[in-house]
Amino acid sequence: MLAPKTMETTSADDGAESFGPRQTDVLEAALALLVEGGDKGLTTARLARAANCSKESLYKWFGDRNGLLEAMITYQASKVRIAALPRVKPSAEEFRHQLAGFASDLLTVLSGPTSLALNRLSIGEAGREGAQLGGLLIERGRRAIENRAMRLLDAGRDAGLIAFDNRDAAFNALYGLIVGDMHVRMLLGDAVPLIADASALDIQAARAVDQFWRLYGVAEETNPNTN
Amino acid sequence: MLAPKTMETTSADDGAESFGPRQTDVLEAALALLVEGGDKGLTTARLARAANCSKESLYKWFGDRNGLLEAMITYQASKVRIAALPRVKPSAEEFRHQLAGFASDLLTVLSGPTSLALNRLSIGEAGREGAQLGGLLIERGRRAIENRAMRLLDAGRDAGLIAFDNRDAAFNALYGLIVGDMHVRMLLGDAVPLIADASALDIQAARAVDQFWRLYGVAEETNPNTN
DNA sequence: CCCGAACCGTACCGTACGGTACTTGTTTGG
DNA sequence: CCAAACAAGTACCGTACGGTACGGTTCGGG
Repeated sequence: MLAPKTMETTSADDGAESFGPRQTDVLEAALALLVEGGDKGLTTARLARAANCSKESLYKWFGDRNGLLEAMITYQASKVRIAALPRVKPSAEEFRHQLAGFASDLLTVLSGPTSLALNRLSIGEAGREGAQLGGLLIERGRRAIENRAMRLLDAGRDAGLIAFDNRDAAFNALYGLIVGDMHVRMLLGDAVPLIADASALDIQAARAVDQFWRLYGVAEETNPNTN
Repeated sequence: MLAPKTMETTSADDGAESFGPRQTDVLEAALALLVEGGDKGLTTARLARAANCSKESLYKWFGDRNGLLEAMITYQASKVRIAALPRVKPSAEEFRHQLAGFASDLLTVLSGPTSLALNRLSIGEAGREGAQLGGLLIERGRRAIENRAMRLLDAGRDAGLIAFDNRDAAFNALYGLIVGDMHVRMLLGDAVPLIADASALDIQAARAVDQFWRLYGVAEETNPNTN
């Protein structure tokens, strides 16, 4: 997900927040620690030891622990980019393929261990006063997904392939059909079988796209065949 | 419906693990602390002070902190019951109404502050070794929702109103259409507008049911009365 | 050759938490 | 009426964490 540099969204520092190679290594180590041990597994002392740096350097580079966590989110977001899709009007086949690609990518990203770890971290910190990690994750993660989906929906409508009068509702349906409750289940630590192997994942993606198509496609199929 | 409670600490059904009135008060205070301050807001000392009990009693009653958290989940789950729906074959109107009730209840439950706090807690603890809170929450929370939805789907199929050959897929579609990504967004601390007022919530529920009906309904829905 | 900046490693500090022990009421049942 | 159980309140302990300070080392430039 995510394209940090090209976001125009207000508020605060970000700007050109790129990290040097040393910081990059540290952030990689921090993400590894977070994936392995969760929130409590990522302590400054452990990170310093794992990354072969000093705690003092950590505080010099990232300010405090929260700054480190924010940097981890930003860094991880910068690693997962979105391929901009061409602006030409797609055919029905191409569009369905683009939808399937979106669905597959979405499931793959959401089920990634790093994504899960960062989401767990942000969710665990939510509900307190500090709690800007959740907003940051939404800004850098979900926003990009939503943008890609919205562009996809617009492209489909411009090409006369789908129709909707409430774009948010259409996005909600697309997202919900693809993900269902698997994301929360994975966040809770449940071993979701659909994510285990790539084939089941693609099957799920294909079914979601098919269902979405039947809801929003303008094709001639007025025949509600059962699923 | 996922009926709210009539608490009173009755030693009703939930196997063997019912709590006395004193423990109930403590668990209520613990939930309040958790809702207010998140994971770090719930400390044994604070809970003892808030509930006017001693820390020693806490450890006597619940073993350790993890036992307390498990008890909180069990207790909260016991407060949110599911009303068994009648086993008679519903009409199309009745069935749609039942679906809408399920959707509305689901959104209401998921957006409740206590539910969000417990989910945040369990998710934050997931990904470590201990990590049985997530499984417990799935067992006590999601299971009930899934059961109700499955009974609903079976009833609709038995009545010839909907058709499916993959019940899990149908459930996933129903759940996804209702919830979308709102749950995760709320867990991350985002203020989801659809949840703010009940009318928008009902609109969302109605749209989800309508979409589900178009995916899985077998009746020619342009016909008012088909008997 | 020296200087300063960056940085590693480690020791250190204050704090806050989970969990335990003890003391002082308070209930309860025989 | 008394003793045994129970529980509130508090003090206490060990630990682990975030954050800081300091000495030693490397490295590039004058």
